[in-house]
Amino acid sequence: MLKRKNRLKAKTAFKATYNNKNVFSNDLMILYVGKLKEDENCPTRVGFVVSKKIHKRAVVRNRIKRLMRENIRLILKNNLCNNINLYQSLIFTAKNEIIDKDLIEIRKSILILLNKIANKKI
RNA sequence: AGAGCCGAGCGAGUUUAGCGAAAGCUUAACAAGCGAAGGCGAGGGUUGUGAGGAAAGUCCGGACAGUCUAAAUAGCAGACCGCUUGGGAAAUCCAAGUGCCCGUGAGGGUGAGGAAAGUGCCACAGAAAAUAUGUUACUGCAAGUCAGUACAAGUGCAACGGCGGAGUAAAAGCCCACCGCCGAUAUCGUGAGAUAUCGGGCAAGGUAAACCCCGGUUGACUGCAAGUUUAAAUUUGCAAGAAGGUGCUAUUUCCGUUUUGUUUUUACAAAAAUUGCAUAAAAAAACGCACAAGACAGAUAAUUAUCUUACUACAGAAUCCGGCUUAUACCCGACUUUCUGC
RNA sequence: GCCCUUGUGGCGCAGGGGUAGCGCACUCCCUUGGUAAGGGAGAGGCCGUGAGUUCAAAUCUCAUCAAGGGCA
Repeated sequence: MLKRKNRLKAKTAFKATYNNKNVFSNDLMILYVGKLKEDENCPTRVGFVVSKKIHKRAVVRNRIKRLMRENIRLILKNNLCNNINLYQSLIFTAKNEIIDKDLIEIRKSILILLNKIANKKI
């Protein structure tokens, strides 16, 4: 689980991130990106969405969320990707294909998405 | 070898870095600042603790909260229930039994009051589908729109008992045995009922998960997104604006029937606090909410090696309890029964 | 979380115990120089699934699955 300060919680923050219209996707998930940070010390907030349409059972949805969170936690801790620190907020929305994927596959997918942000900026 | 039934379990501890909430400790952190407030700012250790048998479905019953401005008694209406006894706050609940159905059996299932209170329905087929009937028939002679009969055939889910005998012109519970049915009595049982004996001569088609009747229980509705408190804000329009008030009726109580002026009172005149509905905009926090889970983008997860049946099913608490139903892998422990072999 | 509604031909809907229907769409034929419109004929359904009541169930009862809606 992420630390409290890294969680995206407020409803308005979610709306703001969606309205920024900076969207990337691949096979497993969709990534919504918020605005650039003005202050470096401000923590990046990350939200996760797993719709009920993806799977009926709460157990499966919870597991997907937990795997995604664990990945982000490891990335933040080990500084695997610098892009993640540039933005105020990120939202990961799961797709159908993410069911039954393990930790490492999801990590790869997340890193690919984060690199896409970098490419676009240049 | 197969089957039935009952009960228990849903891993253990280890490495690394983590999460929720609680109580201590610590830190400049009870800071400045922001905010109506909660709080954000705002961290670091320690201690013990952190999903299920169904947490699910939301099918019942409660607790709790609000609305119907209160409450009791009787009746009506409505809703629910429907074999017996016991348990239980109650329940479409549980246990033990009775009858019926299924199974070789252990055992399982069961919405199981009333069809002689009334009404409705019973397609097609069939003569006839309900106060039974006479289509094809059978027998007799006086040969007829005659008399006797309802055995046999046929239709159908269902046709005023079944099967066998005796009997007759041909026949029929007309008579007889057995079975079924109905009634009475006796015995056993708290009871649902069971058994036996006697009698009747056979009446009473099915359907009440059709209306209904009978008996019993019961204020109704809405549901924690109920609701309470605090703070800020509060558009426009309509109606009511003072008399009645439980779903209805009756009776008894209870609550209420404003303020000001004139006035002994009655009465008259004036005022609008307030309430309801619709619409627009905006929605913050706490309580409800948890004495060993407990939030509000919502905690149980990842990883290393090992033991074990166990990296394997169904599956994730959201106000809380009692049940039911449905989904389920694997393992352990009882008991019972059937078949085969010795 | 709590409370509701609906499942019938490809699509939209009727039917509320007795042979499953309507409109549009589809196929074939007629009409036309050709197309549309029009006319005629036809195909397509175990009524979401599983039990029960009944002689008989799309219909009544129970369970279950799916889709949709509402509630501060």
